[in-house]
Amino acid sequence: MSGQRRRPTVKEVAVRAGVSPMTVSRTLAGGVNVTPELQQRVLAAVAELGYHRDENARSIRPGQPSGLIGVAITNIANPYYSTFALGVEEEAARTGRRILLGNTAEDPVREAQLVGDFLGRRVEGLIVVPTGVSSDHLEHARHSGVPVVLASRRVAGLVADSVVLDDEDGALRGTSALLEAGHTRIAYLGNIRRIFTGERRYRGFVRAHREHGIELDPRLVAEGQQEVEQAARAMRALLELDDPPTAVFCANNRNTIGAVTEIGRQISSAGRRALDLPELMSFDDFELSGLMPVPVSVIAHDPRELGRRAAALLLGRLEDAGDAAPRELELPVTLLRRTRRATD
Amino acid sequence: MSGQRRRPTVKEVAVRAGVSPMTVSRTLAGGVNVTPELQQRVLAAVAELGYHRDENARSIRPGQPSGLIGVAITNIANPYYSTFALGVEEEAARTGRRILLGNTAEDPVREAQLVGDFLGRRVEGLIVVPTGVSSDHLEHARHSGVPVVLASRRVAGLVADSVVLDDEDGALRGTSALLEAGHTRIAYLGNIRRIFTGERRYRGFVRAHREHGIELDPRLVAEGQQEVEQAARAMRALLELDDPPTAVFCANNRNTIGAVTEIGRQISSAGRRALDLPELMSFDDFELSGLMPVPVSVIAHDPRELGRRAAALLLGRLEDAGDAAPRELELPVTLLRRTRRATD
DNA sequence: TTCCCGATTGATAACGTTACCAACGGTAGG
DNA sequence: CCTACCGTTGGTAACGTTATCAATCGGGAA
Repeated sequence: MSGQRRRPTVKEVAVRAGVSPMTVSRTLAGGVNVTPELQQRVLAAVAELGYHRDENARSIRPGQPSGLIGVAITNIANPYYSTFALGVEEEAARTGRRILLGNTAEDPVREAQLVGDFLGRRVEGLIVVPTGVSSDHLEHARHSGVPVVLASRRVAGLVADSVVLDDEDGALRGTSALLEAGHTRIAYLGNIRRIFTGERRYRGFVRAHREHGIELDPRLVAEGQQEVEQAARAMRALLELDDPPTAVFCANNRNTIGAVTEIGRQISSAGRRALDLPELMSFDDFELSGLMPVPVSVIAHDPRELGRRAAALLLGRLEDAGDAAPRELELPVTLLRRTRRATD
Repeated sequence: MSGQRRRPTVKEVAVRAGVSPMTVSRTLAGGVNVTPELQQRVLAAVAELGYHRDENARSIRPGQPSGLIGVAITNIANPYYSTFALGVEEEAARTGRRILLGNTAEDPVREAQLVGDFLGRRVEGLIVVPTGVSSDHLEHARHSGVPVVLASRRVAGLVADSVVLDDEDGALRGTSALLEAGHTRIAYLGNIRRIFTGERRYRGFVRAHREHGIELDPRLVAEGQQEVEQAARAMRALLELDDPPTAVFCANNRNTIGAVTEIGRQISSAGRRALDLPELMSFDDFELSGLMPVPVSVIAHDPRELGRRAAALLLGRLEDAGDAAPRELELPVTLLRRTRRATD
């Protein structure tokens, strides 16, 4: 009973409007050199039949862009990356392009598959948060004329535009602020070191210690937590040390949320007082960060802007068709310091 | 110097491998009835040239699906929807399909444009969180043989598969829990009523009052807040009433975050005590909801599962090619009650 | 009036792919 | 030894679109 009707084609629209397919095509392309009257007839036929130009068929003609941007992200559900995706989508939509979205789940193999698939769909460009150290698939994309923009992380040896945060500076300033407030035992919760941001943020953390002449206790460094629950467990281990940290540097929002979660458990289940628990320094802001039981300072930035910038870099490449040198943007971060109130 | 080289085609691969294009095509399609030796030659040529089958060209042949699912969401940056999108992506990826993602920003016009564009790209199906009351564009999609699955919200008069939450039941149980705890002045912070979920959740809120014989003060009802800051302002207005509410029902996570934000401000800036501020009931769970300065009970559910279910419904349609009656799923919600601790 | 030019319209071919059918070669059964 | 059949391979055409070129028409200038 319902439709299941085949989609109409230019030909059918042409018949309905009593013109040739070319006139339909021209009308839909803007209507240059087409009599207004014919244009009207065509548009009427289009409306009656519910015709939609087949963009896929269109894109196989030489010189016709597909209007697609491939976006490969490590974790869409992470608010940081979803906000990033929003920024990309906004910019892409402004030029009438759509985004093909894929989740890599931090898996380099999946990433390579995704990129391959995206190339098969003739994306005009790629925006990737790279997960691995290998860049063969990205190199290959670039090599076949598809520009690549790296976001949030770079890949060693790959020549490509990129937008990242000033990770080391943020970590340096955040850690320094803690050290200058008198903390001498600061723990570190972060990503695996082989991840770009993990490496850079850890470097800032270490450098702050060195510059302040404070020795870093290796037992206070916990790396490799990707998920909230892992981070919470790492936090508990830290709190159970004989000489626990008085502050914790969390290198990304997953680790921060995990740390705060554990702090909440300590307060509600173990009956500990917030005053006795370490304060936090979080790389990545998050909603309600100002309302936590212990002070959570944040190294804030704007993931939406990061997405917009990445898209802008890519769109720039598409217009200039440029062989220009790769542009490497490094966006600044803002330190927002929160301390215990006097009444605590 | 770099590539910018045209992408290789089947023909070029065929020449390189010394076979016909058909043999290449067959090999890539699984290799039935192709000598292993030739397959090897073809695969070698594919690898050498970095060939990727053009999925767009492929999809114009009759009967060839595009492998694309169109997803239109109201706000990607909202954790609820981004987690939903993750669920959809996971399911789609399991069948080798990709998702085209568009943000509608609660704008029915943008939604219609998006759907039109998606149809033009020959998506196999659509998953939409509808923003408006009009369903012409969706009706049209369905009519041209593209199945539509509505998620989170339904559209009156549109025959389509859908997955929504048990909004009224959740709101009813949440509000009832507050009423049974002795609250008589419960405020409501929510969406515009014309939005599906807004209507249903408000109905549950009202019904709970009626069932408990408690009269509802219209001055305690604030609707239409879409963004966190708007919700915070509405919350402040409520707190400034002569007879402020002792509890607030927040109909979605944006309103909850706004309410909590304002509560935080009252505590830190206005010097008020948490004890004197209303407790909250939040439709939608959110990270760290257990650590707020006032108790935040939540009506929890699983947006990822919602996404998976929506995708599963769609994929089902694609396989059965079914004219079966529309399936309307309503996922249950879980009430997680939090109250003030004795020591407060 | 004639001629030329520009505007308008349509026919043809090509984009990259694969379904379909024809052709080929080898093998097993008579 | 011949025939039928199967497995393998390639040629052709078509999918929906638009660039290109040819054709037609009308109007203005000489």
